[in-house]
Amino acid sequence: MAVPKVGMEPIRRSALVQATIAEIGAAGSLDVTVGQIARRAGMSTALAHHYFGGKDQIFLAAMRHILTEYATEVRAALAKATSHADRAAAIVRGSFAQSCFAPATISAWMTFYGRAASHPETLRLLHLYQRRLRSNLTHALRGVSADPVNDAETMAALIDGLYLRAALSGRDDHDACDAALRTLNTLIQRQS
Amino acid sequence: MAVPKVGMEPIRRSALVQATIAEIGAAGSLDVTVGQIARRAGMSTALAHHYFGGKDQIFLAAMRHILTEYATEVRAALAKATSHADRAAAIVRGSFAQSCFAPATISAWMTFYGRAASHPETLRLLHLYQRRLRSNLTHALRGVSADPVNDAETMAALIDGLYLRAALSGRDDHDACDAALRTLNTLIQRQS
DNA sequence: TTTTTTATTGATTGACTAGTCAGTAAAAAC
DNA sequence: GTTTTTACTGACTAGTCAATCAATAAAAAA
Repeated sequence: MAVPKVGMEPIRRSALVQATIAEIGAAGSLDVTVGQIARRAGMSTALAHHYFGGKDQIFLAAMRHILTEYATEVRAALAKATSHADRAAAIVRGSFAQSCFAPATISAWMTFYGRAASHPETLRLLHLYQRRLRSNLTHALRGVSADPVNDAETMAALIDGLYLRAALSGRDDHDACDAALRTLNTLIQRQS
Repeated sequence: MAVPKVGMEPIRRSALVQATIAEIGAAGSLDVTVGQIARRAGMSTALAHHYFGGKDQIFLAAMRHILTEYATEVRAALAKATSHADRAAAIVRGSFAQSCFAPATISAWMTFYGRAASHPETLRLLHLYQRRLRSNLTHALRGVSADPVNDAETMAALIDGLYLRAALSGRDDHDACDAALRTLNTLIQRQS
């Protein structure tokens, strides 16, 4: 009955990651059992444990996937930026891309924050994201802003804050992006 | 053995709320049992259920308590504000008050965000906080900012974002407050 | 004084869940 | 052609936890 095929590992792992995000989206929280994830991915709980070792590592893999997806979005936006001054705006636009507002992705991000406070490995992953965002912004603002380091910090926090509000209030994603771009312009154009 | 005294309800409820926040702080997450909370509050699980009905309502009461505490902090800061222009700065300072950075409070806020995505009642409470913050800021900025509504939105998001980053990275609370005040000045002083 | 209300708990239940294990079977290595 | 590796699962274990209940007792109301 069981028909094993070789080379299933990457397929199974990917299916589990996708299923995890989907389940988190459906439940709206981390209250998701390994059984639910495995069923959605079309396999037994035992197999899920076999490939990932435990629930924690399944969640961590799902979060890594979301961060990778986000990084891709930002890179795509950056590639389209022509002027040096346009790079900061591109990062903002990438951060508010459609894919970031998929219901399952929003749920995942919220649980991400909730989990980071207690789970060191999750916190490390979140710090990685925060550092990358700040570094990208600092680099983009060098030359166009009077204070690249501080302005990058401000923009990074503003992006997180606006995302949080937009994601949680079901408001228009576009408003949030516009608000961020507006502030970016204000920071750049100020006389100091 | 059991020595019941009248008028215990408010005392018990308050003790349970305090214990809930303490336990969330100790665990760093919502993975806290009613048993742990009840034990810390010095009573049986049955009594906790008796007064609150269920776990959900215990958590909700704890979150309401934290919001009340925060509102008090902001009101205290506002009372000290002299000029009209100083009111916005007061709100910022209140939002980064020492009490907001108590470990248990940080954990509670993080779980608050994580929970809001799945629990409608929790989301409503979070929206209440967001609306109040925005309204306070809009009011404070009227007359001093060229665009009070949009600037209030920006400042509200910035406060949330900076808090998130400060709380999660164990960085100096003061830096975050300074960054927010700096941006507030930039927004006010700009020529448009 | 009897009844009702309020306060309280130990013990229990019923449901759920992460992780394990023994076993089946195909493919690959030797 | 035997052995080892990889793929896979049903059934089970051991533990947890929210919520309930039956019972005790003081205080308040009747």
